Amino acid sequence: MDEICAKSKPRDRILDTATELFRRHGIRGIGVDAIAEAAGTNKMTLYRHFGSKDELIAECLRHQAEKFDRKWTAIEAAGDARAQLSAWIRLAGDYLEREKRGCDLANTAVELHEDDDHPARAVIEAFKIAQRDRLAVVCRAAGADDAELLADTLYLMLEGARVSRQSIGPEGPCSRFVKAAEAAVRSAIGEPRQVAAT
Amino acid sequence: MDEICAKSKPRDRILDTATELFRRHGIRGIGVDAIAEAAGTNKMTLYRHFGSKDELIAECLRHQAEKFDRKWTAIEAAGDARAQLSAWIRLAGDYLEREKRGCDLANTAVELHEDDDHPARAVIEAFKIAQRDRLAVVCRAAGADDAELLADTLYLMLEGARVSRQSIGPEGPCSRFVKAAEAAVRSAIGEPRQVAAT
DNA sequence: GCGGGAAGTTACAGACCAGTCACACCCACG
DNA sequence: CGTGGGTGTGACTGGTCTGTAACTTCCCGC
Repeated sequence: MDEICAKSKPRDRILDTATELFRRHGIRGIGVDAIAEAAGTNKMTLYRHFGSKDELIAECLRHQAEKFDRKWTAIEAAGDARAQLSAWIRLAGDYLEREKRGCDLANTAVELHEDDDHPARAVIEAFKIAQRDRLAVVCRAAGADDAELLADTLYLMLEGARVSRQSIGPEGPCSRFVKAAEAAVRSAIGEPRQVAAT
Repeated sequence: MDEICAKSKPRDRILDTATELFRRHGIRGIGVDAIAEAAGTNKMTLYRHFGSKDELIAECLRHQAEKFDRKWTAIEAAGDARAQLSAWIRLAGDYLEREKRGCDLANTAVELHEDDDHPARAVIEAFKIAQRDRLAVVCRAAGADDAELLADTLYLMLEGARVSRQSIGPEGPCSRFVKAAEAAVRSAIGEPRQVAAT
Protein backbone atom coordinates (compact mmCIF):
# COMPACT_ATOMS: atom_id res chain seq x y z
CA MET A 1 0.00 0.00 0.00
CA ASP A 2 3.04 2.28 0.20
CA GLU A 3 2.73 3.29 -3.38
CA ILE A 4 -0.16 2.38 -5.61
CA CYS A 5 1.98 2.87 -8.68
CA ALA A 6 5.51 4.15 -8.37
CA LYS A 7 5.70 5.63 -11.86
CA SER A 8 2.43 7.57 -11.96
CA LYS A 9 2.18 11.25 -11.18
CA PRO A 10 1.84 12.43 -7.58
CA ARG A 11 -1.66 13.78 -8.17
CA ASP A 12 -2.98 10.42 -9.36
CA ARG A 13 -1.23 8.52 -6.59
CA ILE A 14 -2.72 10.87 -3.97
CA LEU A 15 -6.18 10.46 -5.46
CA ASP A 16 -6.03 6.66 -5.52
CA THR A 17 -4.41 6.36 -2.09
CA ALA A 18 -6.85 8.83 -0.53
CA THR A 19 -9.82 6.95 -1.99
CA GLU A 20 -8.51 3.72 -0.51
CA LEU A 21 -7.72 5.19 2.92
CA PHE A 22 -10.97 7.16 3.16
CA ARG A 23 -12.81 3.92 2.45
CA ARG A 24 -10.88 2.03 5.11
CA HIS A 25 -10.76 4.61 7.88
CA GLY A 26 -13.45 7.12 6.99
CA ILE A 27 -12.89 10.73 6.01
CA ARG A 28 -12.47 11.72 9.65
CA GLY A 29 -10.32 8.71 10.53
CA ILE A 30 -7.30 9.51 8.39
CA GLY A 31 -5.18 12.64 8.19
CA VAL A 32 -3.75 14.37 5.15
CA ASP A 33 -0.24 13.65 6.38
CA ALA A 34 -0.87 9.89 6.46
CA ILE A 35 -2.47 10.02 2.99
CA ALA A 36 0.48 11.89 1.51
CA GLU A 37 2.99 9.52 3.08
CA ALA A 38 1.07 6.43 1.92
CA ALA A 39 1.01 7.92 -1.58
CA GLY A 40 4.79 8.21 -1.49
CA THR A 41 4.75 11.98 -1.43
CA ASN A 42 4.25 14.74 1.15
CA LYS A 43 1.64 17.07 2.53
CA MET A 44 2.84 20.14 0.63
CA THR A 45 2.39 18.46 -2.75
CA LEU A 46 -1.06 17.31 -1.69
CA TYR A 47 -2.06 20.85 -0.77
CA ARG A 48 -0.64 22.22 -4.01
CA HIS A 49 -2.88 19.88 -6.05
CA PHE A 50 -5.98 19.98 -3.87
CA GLY A 51 -6.62 23.17 -1.97
CA SER A 52 -7.90 21.48 1.15
CA LYS A 53 -8.82 18.12 2.62
CA ASP A 54 -12.48 18.79 1.86
CA GLU A 55 -11.67 19.42 -1.79
CA LEU A 56 -9.64 16.22 -1.89
CA ILE A 57 -12.64 14.33 -0.51
CA ALA A 58 -14.93 15.83 -3.14
CA GLU A 59 -12.45 14.99 -5.89
CA CYS A 60 -12.17 11.38 -4.72
CA LEU A 61 -15.95 11.03 -4.84
CA ARG A 62 -16.10 12.63 -8.30
CA HIS A 63 -13.57 10.03 -9.40
CA GLN A 64 -15.63 7.21 -7.85
CA ALA A 65 -18.81 8.50 -9.47
CA GLU A 66 -17.18 8.40 -12.89
CA LYS A 67 -16.03 4.85 -12.25
CA PHE A 68 -19.60 3.80 -11.42
CA ASP A 69 -20.91 5.61 -14.49
CA ARG A 70 -18.58 3.57 -16.69
CA LYS A 71 -20.15 0.36 -15.41
CA TRP A 72 -23.35 1.27 -17.22
CA THR A 73 -21.71 0.54 -20.55
CA ALA A 74 -21.42 -3.12 -19.47
CA ILE A 75 -25.06 -3.08 -18.40
CA GLU A 76 -26.20 -1.56 -21.68
CA ALA A 77 -24.33 -4.29 -23.54
CA ALA A 78 -26.36 -6.97 -21.77
CA GLY A 79 -29.21 -6.92 -24.30
CA ASP A 80 -32.75 -5.60 -24.08
CA ALA A 81 -34.08 -3.61 -21.16
CA ARG A 82 -35.24 -6.68 -19.24
CA ALA A 83 -31.78 -8.24 -19.58
CA GLN A 84 -30.22 -4.94 -18.53
CA LEU A 85 -32.20 -5.06 -15.30
CA SER A 86 -30.85 -8.53 -14.55
CA ALA A 87 -27.35 -7.33 -15.42
CA TRP A 88 -27.76 -4.39 -13.04
CA ILE A 89 -28.80 -6.75 -10.25
CA ARG A 90 -25.95 -9.15 -10.98
CA LEU A 91 -23.39 -6.34 -11.00
CA ALA A 92 -24.78 -5.00 -7.72
CA GLY A 93 -24.59 -8.49 -6.23
CA ASP A 94 -20.99 -8.87 -7.32
CA TYR A 95 -20.20 -5.52 -5.73
CA LEU A 96 -21.79 -6.61 -2.45
CA GLU A 97 -19.71 -9.77 -2.36
CA ARG A 98 -16.50 -8.00 -3.28
CA GLU A 99 -16.57 -4.79 -1.30
CA LYS A 100 -16.64 -5.04 2.48
CA ARG A 101 -17.51 -1.38 2.88
CA GLY A 102 -20.62 0.02 1.22
CA CYS A 103 -20.81 2.85 -1.27
CA ASP A 104 -18.19 5.52 -0.58
CA LEU A 105 -20.56 8.28 -1.59
CA ALA A 106 -23.36 7.16 0.72
CA ASN A 107 -20.92 6.51 3.56
CA THR A 108 -19.47 9.99 3.16
CA ALA A 109 -22.97 11.47 3.24
CA VAL A 110 -23.46 9.75 6.59
CA GLU A 111 -20.11 10.95 7.91
CA LEU A 112 -20.78 14.54 6.81
CA HIS A 113 -23.77 14.83 9.14
CA GLU A 114 -25.02 18.39 9.46
CA ASP A 115 -22.26 19.80 7.29
CA ASP A 116 -24.46 21.02 4.42
CA ASP A 117 -21.86 23.25 2.80
CA HIS A 118 -19.25 20.56 2.24
CA PRO A 119 -18.11 20.44 -1.42
CA ALA A 120 -18.80 16.68 -1.46
CA ARG A 121 -22.52 17.21 -0.82
CA ALA A 122 -23.33 18.30 -4.35
CA VAL A 123 -21.29 15.43 -5.83
CA ILE A 124 -23.12 12.84 -3.74
CA GLU A 125 -26.58 14.21 -4.42
CA ALA A 126 -26.09 14.56 -8.16
CA PHE A 127 -24.61 11.07 -8.46
CA LYS A 128 -27.30 9.32 -6.44
CA ILE A 129 -30.13 11.04 -8.29
CA ALA A 130 -28.54 10.17 -11.64
CA GLN A 131 -28.16 6.52 -10.67
CA ARG A 132 -31.79 6.20 -9.63
CA ASP A 133 -33.05 8.00 -12.73
CA ARG A 134 -30.91 5.87 -15.02
CA LEU A 135 -32.41 2.81 -13.40
CA ALA A 136 -35.91 4.23 -13.89
CA VAL A 137 -35.28 4.65 -17.62
CA VAL A 138 -34.40 0.94 -17.90
CA CYS A 139 -37.45 -0.04 -15.83
CA ARG A 140 -39.68 1.97 -18.17
CA ALA A 141 -38.09 0.45 -21.27
CA ALA A 142 -38.56 -3.02 -19.79
CA GLY A 143 -42.29 -2.40 -19.63
CA ALA A 144 -42.81 -2.26 -15.88
CA ASP A 145 -46.36 -1.44 -14.82
CA ASP A 146 -45.04 1.33 -12.59
CA ALA A 147 -41.44 2.00 -13.64
CA GLU A 148 -40.86 4.71 -11.03
CA LEU A 149 -42.02 2.40 -8.28
CA LEU A 150 -39.79 -0.44 -9.44
CA ALA A 151 -36.80 1.88 -9.73
CA ASP A 152 -37.36 3.19 -6.21
CA THR A 153 -37.73 -0.34 -4.89
CA LEU A 154 -34.52 -1.57 -6.49
CA TYR A 155 -32.60 1.57 -5.57
CA LEU A 156 -33.68 1.45 -1.94
CA MET A 157 -32.88 -2.26 -1.70
CA LEU A 158 -29.35 -1.76 -3.01
CA GLU A 159 -28.69 1.19 -0.71
CA GLY A 160 -30.04 -0.88 2.15
CA ALA A 161 -27.94 -3.90 1.24
CA ARG A 162 -24.78 -1.84 1.21
CA VAL A 163 -25.43 -0.26 4.60
CA SER A 164 -26.67 -3.56 6.03
CA ARG A 165 -23.40 -5.22 5.15
CA GLN A 166 -21.68 -2.80 7.48
CA SER A 167 -24.04 -3.30 10.42
CA ILE A 168 -24.89 -7.02 10.25
CA GLY A 169 -22.11 -8.31 8.01
CA PRO A 170 -22.00 -10.27 4.76
CA GLU A 171 -24.16 -13.15 6.06
CA GLY A 172 -27.19 -10.93 6.70
CA PRO A 173 -29.96 -9.70 4.41
CA CYS A 174 -27.43 -8.20 1.99
CA SER A 175 -26.54 -11.75 0.91
CA ARG A 176 -30.13 -12.20 -0.28
CA PHE A 177 -30.22 -8.94 -2.24
CA VAL A 178 -29.97 -10.60 -5.66
CA LYS A 179 -32.79 -13.02 -4.91
CA ALA A 180 -35.03 -10.30 -3.48
CA ALA A 181 -34.31 -7.86 -6.30
CA GLU A 182 -35.00 -10.47 -8.97
CA ALA A 183 -38.28 -11.29 -7.26
CA ALA A 184 -39.24 -7.61 -7.28
CA VAL A 185 -38.50 -7.34 -11.00
CA ARG A 186 -40.40 -10.55 -11.80
CA SER A 187 -43.47 -9.39 -9.91
CA ALA A 188 -43.38 -6.05 -11.76
CA ILE A 189 -42.55 -7.28 -15.25
CA GLY A 190 -42.30 -11.07 -15.52
CA GLU A 191 -39.60 -13.53 -16.54
CA PRO A 192 -36.90 -12.45 -18.94
CA ARG A 193 -37.23 -13.98 -22.42
CA GLN A 194 -33.72 -15.37 -22.30
CA VAL A 195 -32.38 -16.12 -18.81
CA ALA A 196 -29.59 -13.67 -18.07
CA ALA A 197 -28.58 -14.93 -14.63
CA THR A 198 -26.93 -18.34 -14.27
CA MET B 1 -30.42 22.31 24.51
CA ASP B 2 -28.38 23.36 27.54
CA GLU B 3 -30.09 20.89 29.77
CA ILE B 4 -32.50 18.23 28.57
CA CYS B 5 -34.11 18.11 31.98
CA ALA B 6 -32.69 20.15 34.81
CA LYS B 7 -33.95 17.93 37.60
CA SER B 8 -32.86 14.51 36.32
CA LYS B 9 -29.68 12.79 37.40
CA PRO B 10 -26.40 13.60 35.64
CA ARG B 11 -26.10 10.09 34.20
CA ASP B 12 -29.46 10.33 32.44
CA ARG B 13 -28.81 13.85 31.23
CA ILE B 14 -25.46 12.78 29.79
CA LEU B 15 -27.06 9.82 28.05
CA ASP B 16 -29.87 11.88 26.48
CA THR B 17 -27.59 14.76 25.53
CA ALA B 18 -24.96 12.45 24.06
CA THR B 19 -27.57 10.60 21.99
CA GLU B 20 -28.79 13.91 20.60
CA LEU B 21 -25.33 15.30 19.90
CA PHE B 22 -24.00 12.06 18.41
CA ARG B 23 -26.99 12.09 16.06
CA ARG B 24 -26.38 15.68 15.02
CA HIS B 25 -22.61 15.71 14.71
CA GLY B 26 -21.61 12.05 14.49
CA ILE B 27 -19.62 10.14 17.08
CA ARG B 28 -16.40 11.62 15.77
CA GLY B 29 -17.78 15.11 15.38
CA ILE B 30 -18.44 15.89 19.02
CA GLY B 31 -16.12 15.69 22.01
CA VAL B 32 -16.83 14.42 25.52
CA ASP B 33 -16.18 17.88 26.90
CA ALA B 34 -18.89 19.42 24.73
CA ILE B 35 -21.30 16.62 25.65
CA ALA B 36 -20.70 17.08 29.36
CA GLU B 37 -21.14 20.83 29.13
CA ALA B 38 -24.33 20.53 27.07
CA ALA B 39 -25.65 18.09 29.67
CA GLY B 40 -25.05 20.69 32.36
CA THR B 41 -22.26 18.75 34.00
CA ASN B 42 -18.54 18.17 33.46
CA LYS B 43 -16.14 15.73 31.92
CA MET B 44 -15.10 14.11 35.21
CA THR B 45 -18.65 13.09 36.04
CA LEU B 46 -19.07 11.69 32.54
CA TYR B 47 -15.96 9.57 32.91
CA ARG B 48 -17.04 8.37 36.35
CA HIS B 49 -20.33 7.05 34.95
CA PHE B 50 -19.06 5.75 31.60
CA GLY B 51 -15.51 4.52 31.52
CA SER B 52 -14.70 5.93 28.11
CA LYS B 53 -16.23 7.68 25.13
CA ASP B 54 -16.56 4.34 23.36
CA GLU B 55 -18.54 2.91 26.27
CA LEU B 56 -20.76 5.98 26.26
CA ILE B 57 -21.44 5.45 22.56
CA ALA B 58 -22.34 1.80 23.15
CA GLU B 59 -24.63 2.73 26.04
CA CYS B 60 -26.40 5.36 23.92
CA LEU B 61 -27.07 2.78 21.22
CA ARG B 62 -28.30 0.24 23.78
CA HIS B 63 -30.71 2.92 24.96
CA GLN B 64 -31.86 3.63 21.42
CA ALA B 65 -32.32 -0.08 20.69
CA GLU B 66 -34.60 -0.44 23.70
CA LYS B 67 -36.62 2.55 22.50
CA PHE B 68 -37.10 0.92 19.09
CA ASP B 69 -38.04 -2.38 20.72
CA ARG B 70 -40.81 -0.65 22.62
CA LYS B 71 -42.37 0.49 19.34
CA TRP B 72 -43.21 -3.11 18.56
CA THR B 73 -45.93 -3.06 21.22
CA ALA B 74 -47.76 -0.46 19.13
CA ILE B 75 -47.32 -2.61 16.03
CA GLU B 76 -48.59 -5.73 17.77
CA ALA B 77 -51.67 -3.81 18.87
CA ALA B 78 -52.55 -3.05 15.24
CA GLY B 79 -54.47 -6.28 14.73
CA ASP B 80 -53.68 -9.42 12.76
CA ALA B 81 -50.33 -10.08 11.11
CA ARG B 82 -51.33 -8.42 7.84
CA ALA B 83 -52.40 -5.29 9.70
CA GLN B 84 -49.18 -5.40 11.70
CA LEU B 85 -47.19 -5.27 8.47
CA SER B 86 -49.06 -2.15 7.39
CA ALA B 87 -48.52 -0.67 10.83
CA TRP B 88 -44.80 -1.40 10.58
CA ILE B 89 -44.65 0.36 7.20
CA ARG B 90 -46.66 3.32 8.48
CA LEU B 91 -44.42 3.68 11.54
CA ALA B 92 -41.31 3.50 9.37
CA GLY B 93 -42.77 6.13 7.04
CA ASP B 94 -43.51 8.41 9.97
CA TYR B 95 -39.95 7.95 11.17
CA LEU B 96 -38.60 8.89 7.73
CA GLU B 97 -40.65 12.07 7.68
CA ARG B 98 -39.75 13.05 11.20
CA GLU B 99 -36.06 12.22 11.54
CA LYS B 100 -33.66 14.03 9.25
CA ARG B 101 -30.81 11.67 10.10
CA GLY B 102 -31.20 7.96 9.53
CA CYS B 103 -30.91 5.19 12.09
CA ASP B 104 -28.33 6.02 14.76
CA LEU B 105 -27.20 2.40 14.94
CA ALA B 106 -26.66 2.03 11.20
CA ASN B 107 -24.97 5.44 11.00
CA THR B 108 -22.62 4.48 13.81
CA ALA B 109 -21.78 1.24 12.03
CA VAL B 110 -20.75 3.33 9.02
CA GLU B 111 -18.72 5.72 11.15
CA LEU B 112 -16.93 2.88 12.95
CA HIS B 113 -15.35 1.68 9.70
CA GLU B 114 -12.67 -0.92 10.27
CA ASP B 115 -12.92 -0.73 14.06
CA ASP B 116 -14.21 -4.27 14.68
CA ASP B 117 -13.49 -4.32 18.42
CA HIS B 118 -15.59 -1.31 19.30
CA PRO B 119 -18.10 -2.10 22.08
CA ALA B 120 -20.90 -0.65 19.93
CA ARG B 121 -20.38 -3.30 17.22
CA ALA B 122 -22.09 -6.09 19.16
CA VAL B 123 -25.01 -3.81 20.09
CA ILE B 124 -25.60 -2.79 16.48
CA GLU B 125 -25.37 -6.31 15.07
CA ALA B 126 -27.66 -7.87 17.68
CA PHE B 127 -30.24 -5.11 17.27
CA LYS B 128 -30.34 -5.20 13.49
CA ILE B 129 -30.62 -8.99 13.35
CA ALA B 130 -33.40 -8.92 15.93
CA GLN B 131 -35.33 -6.29 13.97
CA ARG B 132 -35.16 -8.26 10.73
CA ASP B 133 -36.10 -11.53 12.42
CA ARG B 134 -39.02 -9.93 14.21
CA LEU B 135 -40.23 -8.66 10.85
CA ALA B 136 -39.85 -12.14 9.36
CA VAL B 137 -42.07 -13.61 12.08
CA VAL B 138 -44.85 -11.19 11.16
CA CYS B 139 -44.40 -11.92 7.44
CA ARG B 140 -44.74 -15.65 8.12
CA ALA B 141 -47.82 -15.13 10.27
CA ALA B 142 -49.34 -12.98 7.54
CA GLY B 143 -49.09 -15.92 5.15
CA ALA B 144 -46.44 -14.63 2.76
CA ASP B 145 -45.41 -17.13 0.09
CA ASP B 146 -41.78 -16.59 1.02
CA ALA B 147 -41.74 -14.85 4.39
CA GLU B 148 -37.94 -14.63 4.58
CA LEU B 149 -37.79 -13.01 1.16
CA LEU B 150 -40.46 -10.46 2.05
CA ALA B 151 -38.74 -9.66 5.35
CA ASP B 152 -35.41 -9.13 3.58
CA THR B 153 -37.08 -6.95 0.97
CA LEU B 154 -38.80 -4.72 3.51
CA TYR B 155 -35.77 -4.57 5.77
CA LEU B 156 -33.43 -3.61 2.93
CA MET B 157 -35.86 -1.00 1.65
CA LEU B 158 -36.12 0.67 5.05
CA GLU B 159 -32.37 0.68 5.57
CA GLY B 160 -31.98 2.09 2.08
CA ALA B 161 -34.61 4.76 2.65
CA ARG B 162 -32.89 5.94 5.81
CA VAL B 163 -29.48 6.21 4.18
CA SER B 164 -30.96 7.70 1.00
CA ARG B 165 -32.51 10.50 3.01
CA GLN B 166 -29.01 11.54 4.00
CA SER B 167 -27.54 11.46 0.50
CA ILE B 168 -30.40 12.70 -1.72
CA GLY B 169 -32.62 14.33 0.89
CA PRO B 170 -36.27 13.97 1.88
CA GLU B 171 -37.60 14.52 -1.67
CA GLY B 172 -35.83 11.47 -3.10
CA PRO B 173 -36.77 7.78 -3.17
CA CYS B 174 -37.14 7.71 0.62
CA SER B 175 -40.34 9.71 0.23
CA ARG B 176 -41.80 6.83 -1.82
CA PHE B 177 -40.81 4.16 0.73
CA VAL B 178 -44.34 3.63 2.07
CA LYS B 179 -45.79 3.22 -1.42
CA ALA B 180 -43.05 0.83 -2.51
CA ALA B 181 -43.17 -1.21 0.69
CA GLU B 182 -46.96 -1.55 0.51
CA ALA B 183 -46.64 -2.72 -3.09
CA ALA B 184 -44.09 -5.34 -2.07
CA VAL B 185 -46.39 -6.65 0.66
CA ARG B 186 -49.40 -6.68 -1.67
CA SER B 187 -47.53 -8.63 -4.30
CA ALA B 188 -46.39 -11.18 -1.69
CA ILE B 189 -49.62 -11.52 0.28
CA GLY B 190 -52.49 -9.49 -1.12
CA GLU B 191 -54.75 -6.74 0.17
CA PRO B 192 -55.41 -6.45 3.90
CA ARG B 193 -58.94 -7.50 4.89
CA GLN B 194 -59.56 -4.18 6.59
CA VAL B 195 -57.62 -1.22 5.27
CA ALA B 196 -55.15 -0.15 7.94
CA ALA B 197 -53.62 2.83 6.18
CA THR B 198 -55.72 5.90 5.46
C1' DG C 1 -25.73 19.30 62.10
C1' DC C 2 -22.55 16.27 60.30
C1' DG C 3 -20.28 12.66 57.63
C1' DG C 4 -19.66 10.58 53.28
C1' DG C 5 -20.30 9.94 48.67
C1' DA C 6 -21.51 12.17 44.49
C1' DA C 7 -20.57 16.01 41.71
C1' DG C 8 -17.89 20.18 40.18
C1' DT C 9 -13.38 22.65 39.13
C1' DT C 10 -9.02 23.42 37.28
C1' DA C 11 -5.14 22.04 35.31
C1' DC C 12 -2.50 19.04 32.82
C1' DA C 13 -0.36 15.23 29.64
C1' DG C 14 0.10 13.33 25.30
C1' DA C 15 -1.51 12.78 20.99
C1' DC C 16 -3.36 14.15 16.63
C1' DC C 17 -4.87 17.35 13.17
C1' DA C 18 -5.26 21.04 9.10
C1' DG C 19 -2.86 24.20 6.94
C1' DT C 20 1.36 27.42 6.02
C1' DC C 21 6.09 28.82 5.28
C1' DA C 22 10.84 29.04 3.70
C1' DC C 23 14.01 26.67 1.49
C1' DA C 24 16.46 22.95 -0.98
C1' DC C 25 16.35 19.91 -4.81
C1' DC C 26 15.89 17.76 -9.35
C1' DC C 27 15.05 17.21 -13.98
C1' DA C 28 13.42 18.33 -18.47
C1' DC C 29 13.39 21.64 -21.96
C1' DG C 30 15.13 25.52 -24.27
C1' DC D 1 24.42 25.22 -19.65
C1' DG D 2 20.86 27.21 -16.98
C1' DT D 3 16.43 28.26 -15.64
C1' DG D 4 12.04 27.45 -14.03
C1' DG D 5 8.28 24.58 -12.55
C1' DG D 6 7.17 20.72 -10.02
C1' DT D 7 8.57 18.32 -6.01
C1' DG D 8 10.59 17.14 -1.31
C1' DT D 9 11.70 18.55 3.68
C1' DG D 10 11.13 20.02 8.23
C1' DA D 11 9.56 23.17 11.21
C1' DC D 12 5.80 25.67 12.96
C1' DT D 13 1.03 27.65 14.41
C1' DG D 14 -2.97 27.06 16.61
C1' DG D 15 -6.38 24.15 17.48
C1' DT D 16 -8.82 19.85 19.07
C1' DC D 17 -9.20 15.65 21.24
C1' DT D 18 -9.31 11.71 25.09
C1' DG D 19 -8.26 10.70 29.47
C1' DT D 20 -6.26 11.65 34.27
C1' DA D 21 -5.17 13.88 38.72
C1' DA D 22 -5.83 16.57 42.85
C1' DC D 23 -8.65 19.20 45.04
C1' DT D 24 -13.04 21.46 46.52
C1' DT D 25 -17.93 21.84 47.12
C1' DC D 26 -22.47 20.32 47.58
C1' DC D 27 -26.32 17.69 49.24
C1' DC D 28 -28.83 13.77 51.36
C1' DG D 29 -29.54 10.49 54.91
C1' DC D 30 -28.76 9.82 59.47
